[in-house]
Amino acid sequence: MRKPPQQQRSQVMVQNLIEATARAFDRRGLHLTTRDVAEEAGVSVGSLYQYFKNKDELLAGLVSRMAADVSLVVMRNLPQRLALDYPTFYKSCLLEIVALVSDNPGYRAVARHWHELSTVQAVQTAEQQLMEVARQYMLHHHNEYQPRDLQVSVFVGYNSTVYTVMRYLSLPHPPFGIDRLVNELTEMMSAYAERNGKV
Amino acid sequence: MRKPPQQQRSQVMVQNLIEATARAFDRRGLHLTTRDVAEEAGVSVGSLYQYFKNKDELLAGLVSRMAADVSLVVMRNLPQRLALDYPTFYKSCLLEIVALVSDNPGYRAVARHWHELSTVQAVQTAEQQLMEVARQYMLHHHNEYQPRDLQVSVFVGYNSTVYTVMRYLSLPHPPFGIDRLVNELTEMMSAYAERNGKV
Amino acid sequence: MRKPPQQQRSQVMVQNLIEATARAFDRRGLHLTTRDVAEEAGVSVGSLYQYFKNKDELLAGLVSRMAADVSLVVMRNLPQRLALDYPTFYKSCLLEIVALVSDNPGYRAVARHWHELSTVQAVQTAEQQLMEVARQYMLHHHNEYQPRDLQVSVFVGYNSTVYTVMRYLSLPHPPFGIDRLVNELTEMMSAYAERNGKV
Amino acid sequence: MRKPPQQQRSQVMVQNLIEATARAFDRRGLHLTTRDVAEEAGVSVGSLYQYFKNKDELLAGLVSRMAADVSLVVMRNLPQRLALDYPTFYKSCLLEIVALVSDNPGYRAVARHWHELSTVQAVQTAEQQLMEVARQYMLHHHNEYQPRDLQVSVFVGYNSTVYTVMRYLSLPHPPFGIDRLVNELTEMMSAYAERNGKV
DNA sequence: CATGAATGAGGATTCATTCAT
DNA sequence: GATGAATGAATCCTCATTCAT
Repeated sequence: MRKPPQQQRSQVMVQNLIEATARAFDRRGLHLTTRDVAEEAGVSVGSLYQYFKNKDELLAGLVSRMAADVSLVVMRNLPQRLALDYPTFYKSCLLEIVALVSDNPGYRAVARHWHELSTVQAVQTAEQQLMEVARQYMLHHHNEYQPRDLQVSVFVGYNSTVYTVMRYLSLPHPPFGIDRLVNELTEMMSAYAERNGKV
Repeated sequence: MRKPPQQQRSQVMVQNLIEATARAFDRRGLHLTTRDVAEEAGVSVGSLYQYFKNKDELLAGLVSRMAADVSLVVMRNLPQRLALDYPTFYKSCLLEIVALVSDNPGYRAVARHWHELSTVQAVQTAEQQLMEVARQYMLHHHNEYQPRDLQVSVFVGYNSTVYTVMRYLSLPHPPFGIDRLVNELTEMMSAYAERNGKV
Repeated sequence: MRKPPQQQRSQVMVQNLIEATARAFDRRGLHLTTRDVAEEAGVSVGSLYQYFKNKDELLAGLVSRMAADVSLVVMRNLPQRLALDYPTFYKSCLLEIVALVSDNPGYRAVARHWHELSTVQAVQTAEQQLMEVARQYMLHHHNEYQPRDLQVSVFVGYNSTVYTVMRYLSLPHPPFGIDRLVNELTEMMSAYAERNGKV
Repeated sequence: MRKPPQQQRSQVMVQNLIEATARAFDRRGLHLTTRDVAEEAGVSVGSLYQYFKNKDELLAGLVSRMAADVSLVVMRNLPQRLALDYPTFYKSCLLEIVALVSDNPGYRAVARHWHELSTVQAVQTAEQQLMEVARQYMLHHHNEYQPRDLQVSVFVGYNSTVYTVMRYLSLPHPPFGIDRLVNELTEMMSAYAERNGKV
């Protein structure tokens, strides 16, 4: 067995490059250069192009991975979750996402630039999925909640949650803990849901 | 009075350049070049540097102007507004901001890139001001509303509102009208405010 | 009159850059770089792009100029020339072209690489023109010459002449003078023309 | 005899690589990369460097082979050929060369770039040989033909023939068949030879 | 010997900024 | 002050060549 297991080597390199992209993105923002990424990864620029067609693919790769992970934690045990009452449902989803993003420096960097990346396909796909989950919760609980304008209320709820969290994660020196943020968001969304409740 | 007062000439030029920046920003996004701006303004690149130290100052100028305008519409008649009930107060502020931004292509462009510009000082100042208004409303109505966590609820309310609107303005083909967005945001924020109401 | 006469300045620069391209082409062949050209011209790479859209345009510019000049000397006094007998006609055209190319180092460089440049539009246009002149001579003298296959004989005559001359000009150390080449080419073409003569 | 003789393996590999170079050259022109050649040959780039010092050697190898083949067909039965009358001699040589080149896509590609390759040693050697054959024909028939300027007339004849054919092979859409080209070239050269005939 | 991942020098092109006129 | 030509550092990407496995 002379050849190194090709698949595995590639995976390691791709992973390494995506993490390097995250770190470079964190440090330089959208001004990151291919050289930044290569140096951060400890490889040559040429190697970078062996695994990614161009610079944009690097960022897309990072974002895809994050979007996929976010979708994953929300989709996991979705049937059981849909049975929960709204505050518990919302807070549990939020906590999982927050934990996922907070733990990963690369993901934190992406969060800080979430708005700039909204054109990446993977982000849009993830958004569709998450909004779909919210819609399903509402439909599943149609006896309790009957939003006047489902489409728009899902849009409002999704964006309020995501961008508020992303903004918080962007703060260089957050003046309060993440717990308090999660609690208040849960309060707000619960109040919103209740207002949409049956008379 | 043969030659026009220096001050005024400058003002006109600065104004012209900022509006040109807005138009260029609208067309090219963050890829705008100094040449784009100069052409849009109908002046030479050299002149541009007579009034702005560098490219970033142009964007900062545009953003400052927008932030100032936003502050202005919210601050205007603030005493009277503070007397309104919450839904009316919130919705009137929101409508004014939305109208201001929607009417100006340059401001719309800035809105589309709001997150990327959050490091600009003027944006941070405007944010402080707007959050301060929200805080004042709550304090002024402390008999009706007593948020458990004023600081965080203001943060949540501010960011939910602003980024949801900005996100809407970023949509190339909004699937619903701005009215419905404003209504739902008002619903959400009113429900949130009420939950913080006295027992 | 503050502004320098723009048209004239441009012309000088364009001329300078084309000549620099010729020299660089002469030295580096098709491997010439934009840096080569810029250095040879004594300007920065940036300037180069102010006057030419890209590297190919530089070469195209040089070739166009040469092709235009070649056409010019052949077209000049064409009516009178068409009246000459074939050997005189052919030799006079050839001598003019040879003189034009020999005198100009840049044109000599292009000649050395003529075949590589046959895809440039200007070359094809010039070729069409020159072959058209040959065709016209034959038609004008249809009483004396009636080629069996006009189209092909023009192709053969044109290419034999041009590429033989170009090849001669490519020789680093020509083993004989240009006069002898011109004489032999004239001999060959005259013999060919005569064979196409009336019985 | 367990393992194949070294010599033969090499020969096969070298042959394979040269043919791959020909195919790649045909497809990519002068922009061919080592990767193109390796893929076309079905081997790794590394192997390629086992047999050729660098990329230029590959092209040189291809050109050498072609030059050798061209020499071969002309040299074959040279004594008999020298006895033929000039038109028959010339046309038979030409037809053999045309057939050889037309049948091989790689050779056609080389032909298309003949001028660019004229610095390759093998090309120069082949040219010397071919011109020597022409000279020998003239010397062998010194009773019939006495060129005023043997050296130059051989140069003119050789280059006229070769470059006209090469140029024809470069045409993306030849407006006439190769037969007509061969016929006209034969006409021209025969007329030229006759003019050099005894009085 | 074969492999092909890794290398990094090199090349085309852009664009913020300067400065002579 | 106004101009816009000139500058050249910076950037993305390619590809010949090497070398560890």
